Amino acid sequence: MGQRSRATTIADVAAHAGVSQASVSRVLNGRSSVDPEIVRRVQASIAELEYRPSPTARSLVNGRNNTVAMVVPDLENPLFQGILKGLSLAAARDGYRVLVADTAENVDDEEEIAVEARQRCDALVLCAPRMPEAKLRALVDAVSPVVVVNRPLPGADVPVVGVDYVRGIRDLVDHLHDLGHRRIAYASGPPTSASNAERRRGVAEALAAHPDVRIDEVPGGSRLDDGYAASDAVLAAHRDGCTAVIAFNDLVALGLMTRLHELGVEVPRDLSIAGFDDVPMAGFATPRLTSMSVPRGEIGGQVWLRLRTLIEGGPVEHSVLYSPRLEARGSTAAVAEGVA
Amino acid sequence: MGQRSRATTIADVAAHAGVSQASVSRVLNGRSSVDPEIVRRVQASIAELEYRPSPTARSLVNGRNNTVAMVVPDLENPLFQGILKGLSLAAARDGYRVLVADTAENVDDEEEIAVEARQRCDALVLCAPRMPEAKLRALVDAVSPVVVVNRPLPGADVPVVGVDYVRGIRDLVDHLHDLGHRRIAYASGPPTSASNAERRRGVAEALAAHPDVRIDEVPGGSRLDDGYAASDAVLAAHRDGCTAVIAFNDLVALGLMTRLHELGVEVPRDLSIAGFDDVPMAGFATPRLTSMSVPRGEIGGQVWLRLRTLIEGGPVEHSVLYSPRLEARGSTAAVAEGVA
DNA sequence: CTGTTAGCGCGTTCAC
DNA sequence: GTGAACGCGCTAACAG
Repeated sequence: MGQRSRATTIADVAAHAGVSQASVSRVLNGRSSVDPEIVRRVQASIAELEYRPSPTARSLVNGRNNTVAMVVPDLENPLFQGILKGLSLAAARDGYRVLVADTAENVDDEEEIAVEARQRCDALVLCAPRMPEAKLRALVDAVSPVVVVNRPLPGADVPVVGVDYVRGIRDLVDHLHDLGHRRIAYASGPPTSASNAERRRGVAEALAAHPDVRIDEVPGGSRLDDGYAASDAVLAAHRDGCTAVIAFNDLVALGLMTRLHELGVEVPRDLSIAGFDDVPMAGFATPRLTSMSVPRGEIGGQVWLRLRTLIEGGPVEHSVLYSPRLEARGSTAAVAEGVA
Repeated sequence: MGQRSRATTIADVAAHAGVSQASVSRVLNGRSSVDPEIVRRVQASIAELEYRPSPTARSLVNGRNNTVAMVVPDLENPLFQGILKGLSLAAARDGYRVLVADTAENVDDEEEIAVEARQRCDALVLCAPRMPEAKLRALVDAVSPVVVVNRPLPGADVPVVGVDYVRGIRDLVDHLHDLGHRRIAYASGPPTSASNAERRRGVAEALAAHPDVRIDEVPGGSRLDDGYAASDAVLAAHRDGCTAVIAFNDLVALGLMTRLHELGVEVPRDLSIAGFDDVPMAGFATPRLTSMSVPRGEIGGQVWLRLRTLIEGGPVEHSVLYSPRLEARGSTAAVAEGVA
């Protein structure tokens, strides 16, 4: 690594400056006090030789990489992108870089990838929404220090940074209820997804809070085409009396809206639609998509804070759950008179 | 790195198996032939002690990280995401991981970030669409081995993997011309963006090829809100006779379509709109957005191929330019009778 | 085929 | 305040 052929080393600098390697190392790290004259000479030599210390050698002796790894199921998911970006920027301010490991949705490889990635880095960020909980708990112990993103892990000795999907769904149902909706369809996410389970809990709690509401679950998915394909099931629910749809996320909602438009179903007149995540496109859909906003970048920042503490040997800091914020837009509207 | 307290080292394994470190190293790397009995003992010890070799120590002695860095201006850009994903998956198959460095659109920091990232890795991928060309040429020499993404660098000793924006725009103009459009507006991208310059060259060539066509440039941008905000300029061009718009990319096109819809301008009846990149959402817009498709994942794969060759000491392989493919959809249509 | 030795480049004790 | 020497964990020479 470093330069192409024989990289200049600390020994070269020492020789050039007529001092010992130790002194060079000292001025490099600002350790203890060094004679100003030596400092000057060393710095001059460093500049002249264009010396750059080897991060690898430093890593070996320091036992630290200044690198953290982030394991994600799919780098193209807008949610993970935002978190990665937030993490990357926050870590950079402390001289850390982020290694990405995309598991390509392959749950079976996740564990091995995580362990391998952790091996190369000082800490790990785990986004593994579909990993069985027991497996995740075991893994988390094996790869410490680690921070888990976006799924609850009660009792585990790990900071979790995530989104309060339960509350988000409840707030969304409240919103629809206020608009007069009493029959709602939930276009669910991937069956094994932890955040889908959380959303379903939200649905259950909402039902308990609103005895006059009924919520039917229809198969959804997590991507645009899943939403597009869910139109049949959604329309069946609509014929059955549903006046609003909550989609697993914005992509599903957007795909669904596209298909509904093609079929001549007008949103929100015939059917209200709401998504989740508030991706950039949500505010630009036609009609603008009502969604629950999630602070992706800030989640990444909070992940870094906890990671840094752990790396420095600090305590396992508190987990944190962000409450999604309702972004009420044009895709949800009051139920037509006489239908409610 | 490695385990939490004192990681078990190769020496522990050697002692446990009653052999020398060299032998352990040999079975670990499958080097030369080792007595089957020793192999068995060593493997048993490795398993029992749960030994994992230190990547850092290996890096130091091998002079290799098995890591490459990718520098991007904005991790949230769908184009770079797709490339990153393709690169990450391809590299993983060869045991390499990718380090990301987001420059947050800060052109002034790009050089330093690139050098620092390169220092930690075996090679570099550079996405720097706004860096002045002279600076980029100098940088490219300093961080070799390196592959440049998505901007031409004629004569430089670097593989470039990119998109033929010139041809893409020409094909797009051909498409619009076939539909009868003679007055077209180009909603341009960031002024300093290299790919915007390429697109403008495409516009110029298209004009030369179609003397009967006129193309006006209006300020666009690169994001959804830029497109939304460009509606005034676009409408002015429309009043002036333009019947079609080519946007810098799909985000601009989508943002523009949103605003036009709000203003009651019907696409494509009143105005045809085309984008570039064919992001996933393009096929789900209303109307579906005509776009030039770009193989993001494959670009990442090609980047890796060239990177790997370079890392292994191979020659600078040929650059490659992908021709975008026209995805003609509903947002572009024939000019109304009598208007052409 | 195996063990011993010598570094990779750097930080850090120790004496001076 | 400074330098010599050792070690981080591993691989690659070289002997045996």
